[in-house]
Amino acid sequence: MSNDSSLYRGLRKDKEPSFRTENFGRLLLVALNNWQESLAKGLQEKGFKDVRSSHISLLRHIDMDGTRITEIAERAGITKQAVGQLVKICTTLNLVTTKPDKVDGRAKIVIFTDHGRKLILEQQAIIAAIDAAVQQKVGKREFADLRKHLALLSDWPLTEERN
Amino acid sequence: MSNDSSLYRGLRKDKEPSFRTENFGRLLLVALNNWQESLAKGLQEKGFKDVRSSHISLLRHIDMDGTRITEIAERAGITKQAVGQLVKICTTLNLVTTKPDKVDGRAKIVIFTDHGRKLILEQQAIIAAIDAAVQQKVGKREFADLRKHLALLSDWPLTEERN
DNA sequence: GATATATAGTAAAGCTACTTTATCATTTTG
DNA sequence: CAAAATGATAAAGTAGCTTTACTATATATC
Repeated sequence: MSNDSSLYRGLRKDKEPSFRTENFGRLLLVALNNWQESLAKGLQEKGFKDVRSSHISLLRHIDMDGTRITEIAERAGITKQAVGQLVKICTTLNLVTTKPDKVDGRAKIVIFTDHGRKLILEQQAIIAAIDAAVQQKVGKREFADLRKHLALLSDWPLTEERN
Repeated sequence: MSNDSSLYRGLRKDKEPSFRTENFGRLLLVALNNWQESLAKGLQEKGFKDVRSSHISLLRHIDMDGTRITEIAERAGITKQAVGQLVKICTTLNLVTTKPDKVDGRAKIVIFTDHGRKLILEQQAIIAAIDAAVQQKVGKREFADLRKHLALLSDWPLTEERN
C-alpha cells in the first residue's frame, strides 16, 4: 500500500478494476439482487404484475389484524409520510385498505384485502422455493450456516466505535 | 398452508408479522445495509463526506488509466446517460475528470483525480477493516465459506426456468 | 468517395421511492 | 383547560435512475 497503483497492479492487464476482486459488500449485493429478482419473477408469474419491492416491504410490516401507519413506519425505518404514499399505491392495487382506529380518532389502521392476503401466501411459497433452490446450490447444512452467519452480521456495529 | 392465517399464527401474539421470521432475502438486505453503512461511516471519518454509494458504484468501474462512459455503463449495468450524470456529480466532487479519447473523437475518458485515487485507497483499507471485523464475528473459516457460498448465489437464475 | 448505418455522448423530461417542511386534527399531560 | 405531543396528510424537494430524442463522429457499403 505504498503507492496509488499498487492496488490495481494485478488487474490492469485486462482493463477491469476492482470489478474482478469482489468485495464482501458486492457479494451481498449481487446475491440480494438475484434473490429479489427471483421473488419478483415468481410473483409476476402468479399474476401480481404491478407489485414492486417497495410494496412488499410495506406489506411485510402489516399484521394480519391490521397495523397503524406510524407503527409500520417505525418497523420499516421510513417516515410515516412515505408509508402513507405506499398505502395509497397499495390501496389502488387492491392489496390493502384502511379503517379508522376505534381507540384513537387520529389513527388509521391499514389492513390486508383478500387479494393482499393471497399475495402474502404466494410470496411465502415462492420464498420457500427459492430457499430450496439455494439449498440445492450450496448444500443444506451450508445454507443453515449461511443464514446463521448472516444473522450475526445484522448486529450493529460491524466495526467498533473507537473514541 | 390451508388457510390465510396459518402463516402468521405463531406471530400474532406480539403484533409482529413476518418481521420476526427473517427470510433469506431479508438477512441479505440487513447484512448489506450494515456493511454499506460501515463503509460510508469509514469514508466520512476520512473526510469524504459527500460521497454516496451511487458514486462508489461509479468509481469501482473506472480503470486506473481511465475508462469510457459506455464501457462504465456496461460494467455497471446502467444506461450511459446515468453514468454521464454520475460523472458530472463526481467531477464536482473532484473525484474524477474527463479527457477526450485520442483514438475516437466521439468518446470521452473518465479518469480519477488525485483525490479520487485517494478515496479508492481509503476505501480498500476500510473494506479490509470491515472484513476483519466480520471475521472476528463469524470466524475466519466461516467468513471464507460465507464468501464462497455467496459467490455461488450470484449465478443466474436461482430458480430454474420451467416451460 | 458519397451515403447509410452504427456508435459515443448529451439533453430533457419522467419515474420511483423516498425526505423535508408545514399543517390539521385529535389526544394526552401538566 | 391550555399546552404539548402524537397520528396523519399535503406539497415540494431529492437521489438515482430510465426513456425519448438528439448531435457528432466513426465505420461499412455500394
